[in-house]
Amino acid sequence: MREAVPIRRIVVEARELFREHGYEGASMRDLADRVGLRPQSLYTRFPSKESLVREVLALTLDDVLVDLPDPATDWRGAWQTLIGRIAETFETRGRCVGLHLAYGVTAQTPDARDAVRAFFVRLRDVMAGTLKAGTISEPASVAADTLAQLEGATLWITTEGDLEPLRHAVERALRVGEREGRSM
Amino acid sequence: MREAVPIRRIVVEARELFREHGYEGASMRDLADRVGLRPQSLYTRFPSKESLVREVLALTLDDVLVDLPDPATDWRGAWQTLIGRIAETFETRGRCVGLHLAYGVTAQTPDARDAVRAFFVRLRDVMAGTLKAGTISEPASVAADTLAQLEGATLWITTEGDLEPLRHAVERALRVGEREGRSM
DNA sequence: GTCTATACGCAGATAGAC
DNA sequence: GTCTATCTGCGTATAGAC
Repeated sequence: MREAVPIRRIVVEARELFREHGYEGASMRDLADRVGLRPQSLYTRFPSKESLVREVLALTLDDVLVDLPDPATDWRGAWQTLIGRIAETFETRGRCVGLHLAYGVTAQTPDARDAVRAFFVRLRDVMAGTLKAGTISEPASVAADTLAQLEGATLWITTEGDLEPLRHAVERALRVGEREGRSM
Repeated sequence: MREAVPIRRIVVEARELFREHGYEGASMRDLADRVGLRPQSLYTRFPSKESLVREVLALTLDDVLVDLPDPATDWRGAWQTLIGRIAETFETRGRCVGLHLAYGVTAQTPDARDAVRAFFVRLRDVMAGTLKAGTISEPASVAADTLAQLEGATLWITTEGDLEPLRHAVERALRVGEREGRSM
């Protein structure tokens, strides 16, 4: 009898594979190798490769939102934490799982597509709620723009290893509401 | 005897496949179907799937740079043309081939990876040269940031069909140098 | 929950006829 | 330049023993 592999471990490794290789490029064989199982054994835990997308994004959302300062009492602390966590992952991993999956899922994987959509909408909404608590104008729009700028900066990390655009995006994000009348 | 398929036609279709499905998700069979050939026939024109990446990006760079106004005499016209062409493609197609390929190529496809790197560096350098002609400060940095912001905005087109973040990115880009002391 | 065994199709790529 | 035929390996996924 082998030791059962923790389900979280599988999801974490799946995330690394999706981030690096995308939806199509990630294989159940590679995932099995990483966690020390046979490919077939993964199917007792997850009905399909597609179903892993939802799990991976749920875990990721959790990582970003856990123990967030309460925006109602400390909106700027919450905002800085959000931006900081997102940027830190991008710096460390060089890219964003969510973006790779967003580009990788198609009409052939509708469940995965829904999961990706829900992930980004949720993240944007949390960001927007935080800005709203800080009485920033057009919070939803600013949240979407901010996320887009952070994501876009990963282009330069991936291709050139250049972290500067990401740092600039973070600086702009943290200056939000500096003088209402837009600095972005 | 069949009519020979123009090579440009193949590259254009390959670009659509790479844009939509990424490097791994695009198959030579699908490409063959699109241009009305047997998969094997593609190999008389291109030595491998990987080699298509360079062709696709060369064509794309050409599309962006053809007949560009001379930055030396009309830097703002050149800048507006560059931003306009990039944004128009993103609006029409919903996403960027270059970004999908940037995320999709790995150490297993070194030639493709080099091609992607060269593509973005070249594009950034042309943008930077344009800004330099307009005596914008830190042209290379602003060019990289601008490209990142346009690319990042495709996240919302892909996931939600929302064009607003792209339009905001374009507005910011066109305001470059408005009052030197940074508006971005 | 993991394993062995296996199904079946699609992937990229090559050989050689026309 | 395109075709038919074919190779070989990997992809997701299932059946059933332990």
